[in-house]
Amino acid sequence: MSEIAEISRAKCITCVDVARLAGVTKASVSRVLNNNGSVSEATRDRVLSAVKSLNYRPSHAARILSRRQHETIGLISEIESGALSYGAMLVQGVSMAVTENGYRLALSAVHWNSTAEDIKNLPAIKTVSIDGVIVDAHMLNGDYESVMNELGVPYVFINPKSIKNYNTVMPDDVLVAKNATEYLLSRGHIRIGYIPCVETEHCSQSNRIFGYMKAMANATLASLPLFEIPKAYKNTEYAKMALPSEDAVQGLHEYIKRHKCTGLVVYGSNEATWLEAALYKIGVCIPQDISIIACDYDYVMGLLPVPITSYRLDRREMGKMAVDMLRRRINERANIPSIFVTGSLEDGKSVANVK
Amino acid sequence: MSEIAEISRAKCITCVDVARLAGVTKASVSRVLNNNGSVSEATRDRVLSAVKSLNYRPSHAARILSRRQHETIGLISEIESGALSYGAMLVQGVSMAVTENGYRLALSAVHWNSTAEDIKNLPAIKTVSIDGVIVDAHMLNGDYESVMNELGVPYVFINPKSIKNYNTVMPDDVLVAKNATEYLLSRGHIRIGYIPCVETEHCSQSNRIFGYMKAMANATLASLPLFEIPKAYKNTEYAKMALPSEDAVQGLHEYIKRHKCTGLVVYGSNEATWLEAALYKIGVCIPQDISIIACDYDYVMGLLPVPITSYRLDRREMGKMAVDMLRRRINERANIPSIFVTGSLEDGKSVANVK
DNA sequence: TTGAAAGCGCTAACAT
DNA sequence: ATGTTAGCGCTTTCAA
Repeated sequence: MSEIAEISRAKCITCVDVARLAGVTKASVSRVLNNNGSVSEATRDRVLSAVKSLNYRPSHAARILSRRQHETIGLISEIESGALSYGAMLVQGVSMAVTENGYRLALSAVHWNSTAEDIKNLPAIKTVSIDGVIVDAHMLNGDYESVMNELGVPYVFINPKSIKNYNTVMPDDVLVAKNATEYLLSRGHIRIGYIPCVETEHCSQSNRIFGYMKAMANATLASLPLFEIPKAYKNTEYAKMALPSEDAVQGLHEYIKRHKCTGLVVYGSNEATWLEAALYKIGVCIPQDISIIACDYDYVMGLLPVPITSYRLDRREMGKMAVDMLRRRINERANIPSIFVTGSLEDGKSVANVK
Repeated sequence: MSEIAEISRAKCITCVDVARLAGVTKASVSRVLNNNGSVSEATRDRVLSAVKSLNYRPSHAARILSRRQHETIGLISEIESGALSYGAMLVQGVSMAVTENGYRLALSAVHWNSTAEDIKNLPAIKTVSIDGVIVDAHMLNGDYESVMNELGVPYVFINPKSIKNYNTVMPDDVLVAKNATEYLLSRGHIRIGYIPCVETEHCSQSNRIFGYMKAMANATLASLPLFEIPKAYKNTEYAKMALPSEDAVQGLHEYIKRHKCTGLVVYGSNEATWLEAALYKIGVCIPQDISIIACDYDYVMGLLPVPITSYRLDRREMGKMAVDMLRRRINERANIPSIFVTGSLEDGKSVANVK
């Protein structure tokens, strides 16, 4: 266990060394360094210069033991999501917000198929070492919420599998899909189809479908049947989806012709990317022949030969919101009502007015 | 400062509680929990069941204070890189390796334009709180290496701006570019151009160019002049590059015609993506009219209408290597020779035999 | 095999 | 304004 070891052992400079050099006691050193209690200008200067000349860095361990708080926030995130842009941005948002606040971020990686038990065994959770934790888990199994309640660790969720009314930051998927659909409607489209996520049990799936149907119903139009992209990949291998098979492409072609689609609302960036490649294969041009809008943004969509228009959920911002929520939750020892984030339109070249 | 506070204050269960319940002293509890010293079966069982029934979790702070090691590794990574797939994968590799070893990962985010001084002020560095640090910084300014030497914090670099012979994990860019070029040569190409990174002072730039030239020279062929994609974006906004301007596209067209290129070696995924969009605009087909190979992999390239063939550097693996190297460095208190990582061919649909 | 006790480096209450 | 001192919860000698 103790393989990663103690390099700066022994020779460590402590507040006593600083105190001695400054001709004061360690209590004064502490007062100066933490700006609490009163100290004269003179001692403050002497302490500060002693700190500088000794190159003194306080021991975090001693400080948090004494203060009984860790100044550290945990982040549990899924490996598989982190490989995608949105997951990476979330980690960034959290890490930036935490760093700005002068806290530490303890990052723990889990897999999609992890359970509540696995969470319990994470180094950050197994011992008392964080003040609170943000759980960015979409697929995680089991009742990890009650695990954390049991342990008494304040938590906040980001975009969990099912909607929660408290302690959660999540996208307003219904609204986003509704807005996306209405954007196509506003450009004169009437025959609008929807392409769901290839494989997910996440509530975003049903909520976005619902948002699409709602917008269509509000416009007194019939929703079209969903077009489902055939499964051709395992969870971790998104890239596989990008190679549309002959069958799948033909299926898409028939769908478009049968329903006379002029527009498609798609779940997210993977589906949009698949779609662009598939349409390219069958010679259907975006946006001349058909318009596309996605309900989720990923920078990948801006890199395609025809950049895809989408609703953008600012994942970094969501990460920051989660940190703020967690801080409130820790301080107020209370449940915080969930935040539902709405997106903003990210312009691409994939939507045209209907002729 | 103490805004993130002490929720599980006071009521915290300590090893003394466990000891009392088990009818032993805290010393025995410690021995059981850390598997050191000898304890009888009987006490071990009593302690373990006391731990379970009290739901005891040891205090990390107290443990590390007493052990004088932190069981924590720091990772300093750049915000801007983390937004891209390769940066995110690196963080993942590190975080997985650390978690597997039972350690904690303290993640600190910095910006591309940060300086060595900024590093000093990171919470994880400012206090004594980590056993070592991995620096995944490509653009960071200033001599942060000597800063860390000064502080006595063991460090390992991942892919820094310039080649270092010690304590570094980095790609063998010369070899990768050479291999990529030779792959085109092996498919019968002779008129092969090279497209460098739009804007970087990183050594990968010159090394890859050198690798390309080396392969051409070995084949007794002349290198073509480089084709530089016009700058059209700021550092953080890669997406901007994906919209090839009229001028840039024409420039590319002329380059291809003038040099009768049948193949192009490109720096990385951003350039490759730009290229695919640009060629799409001028009606040049990949790979029928021209073959493309990139010197770096990103899952984005697999999502394009024509997936790009590339050399893949396994960033997760590199992250793991960095963790291993850091552990050795900490334990042996020594400099470790750098590791140069070679890539492997990632098949796409962007290379064809020359006619 | 176990217990007693001395720290680890800092904070914070209390005394001066 | 500053010093004194009692912890914080654990590990680790040293005795028994």
